Amino acid sequence: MDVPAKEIAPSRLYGGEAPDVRQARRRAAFIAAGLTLFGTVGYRKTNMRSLCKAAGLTDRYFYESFVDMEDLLEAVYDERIGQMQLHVLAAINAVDEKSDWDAMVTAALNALFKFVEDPVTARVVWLEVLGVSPRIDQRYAASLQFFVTFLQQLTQHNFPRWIPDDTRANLVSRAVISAVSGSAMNWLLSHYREPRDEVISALKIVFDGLLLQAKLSR
Amino acid sequence: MDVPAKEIAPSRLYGGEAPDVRQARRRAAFIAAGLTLFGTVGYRKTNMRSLCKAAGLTDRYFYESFVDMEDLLEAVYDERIGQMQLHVLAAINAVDEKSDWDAMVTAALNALFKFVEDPVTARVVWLEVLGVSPRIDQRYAASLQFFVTFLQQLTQHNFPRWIPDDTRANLVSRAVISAVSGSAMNWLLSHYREPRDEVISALKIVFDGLLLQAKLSR
DNA sequence: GCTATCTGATGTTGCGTGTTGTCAATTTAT
DNA sequence: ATAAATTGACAACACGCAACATCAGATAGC
Repeated sequence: MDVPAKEIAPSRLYGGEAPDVRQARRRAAFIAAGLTLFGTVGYRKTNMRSLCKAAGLTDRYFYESFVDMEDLLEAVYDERIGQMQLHVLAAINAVDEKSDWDAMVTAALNALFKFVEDPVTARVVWLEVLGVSPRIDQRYAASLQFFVTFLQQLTQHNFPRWIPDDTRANLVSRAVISAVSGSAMNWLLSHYREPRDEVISALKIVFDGLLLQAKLSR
Repeated sequence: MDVPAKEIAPSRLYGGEAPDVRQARRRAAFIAAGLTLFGTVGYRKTNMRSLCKAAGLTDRYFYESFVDMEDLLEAVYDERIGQMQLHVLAAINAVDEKSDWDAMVTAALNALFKFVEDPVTARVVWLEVLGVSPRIDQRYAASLQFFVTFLQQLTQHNFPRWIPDDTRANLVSRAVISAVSGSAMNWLLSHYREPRDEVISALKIVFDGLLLQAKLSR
């Protein structure tokens, strides 16, 4: 007895790495393996054995970082959506003329569809996460809402007299983002049949229609 | 030996019903039970036992009409999408003035969103079918494509000089249908937070933007 | 070198599920 | 009434899988 609670002392180098570095590396390995498997064979057909084999680790280290498969799916989704948001925002910020609406839309759509062009990422983001669980569904909705509010604030800032009502402006933004997201999904499902620029051009026609109305309002 | 192949002779009344009527009734029972379960507990959490219990039949009759659960999901999806298409087309045809674009759009959106208002149907159509299998994914794409080509032909007929290129017209229609579908999905995921008319009004703004450009083209 | 820690591999258990089979009860037709 | 067909309830099997346990080898610190 009188064991001094040794569970709190996991600190030692191994392979030249500190414990937290090793854990982070293993976690990243599972996220990478999860992305690959979820995006190829699919989430619901991925089991523990093949996942651990793909990650090059055993299940013990899986439970070290995740509670179950759904938890990993959430992490994979967060990572991909986070990267997507980063790239799109960076592309928008790279536009010099902040008032050049058309240039901003083009930059954002180009950045987004470059992501869609990766079938593994696109499959996870647009096909695999839906209907898994209410929690994941809400996360999907939240990640869409990020782009929705961004677009809403952008339009309300540039065209303050057009659709002053917040609820309606939010719904219109939702419709537009849905057009973008749905076009991306359809593009994926059609195995990228049309060239990317064609899909983007079609979307810009939708944007142009709204821009036309917005300009008429001031 | 010399058994005269009795497998081809299933004909007798039972409960006052002919064999094919009974089979059709059982098949319909499974489709109804599948819709209920897929739309509440979810497709992947529905198992054989609970399904048969909900249908009030035994598993033998399940395999009589379907090869597996995915086959049933496909049947349920087809039934719901078929009804949806029927109601939307009927609403459009009920519009007197065939040239009244706004009235047709309003009628179609009203008919569609009345379907979305049923959370069981909406969950199956928008959340449960995606990512189940490549075949189901393609069916999802096909059912969207139905509305896409319909809208495309409608616009190309009313505004023949606007977007004469077929591919581009198809992509623009895809974007618009995606806006509608995505708005419906978001409405479902938000638990119908906004009133239905608000969602429809927002979508009509998107339609108005395209109508504006179309009118300018002639 | 010796010990504690870390890692990788493999085994084991238990549960849920799809699927098939069996058997008695019910109903129809002759 | 008797036989054949239909139906329903339930048992039994086989399979895959997640989750946990065990054990030997490798590595770092003293």
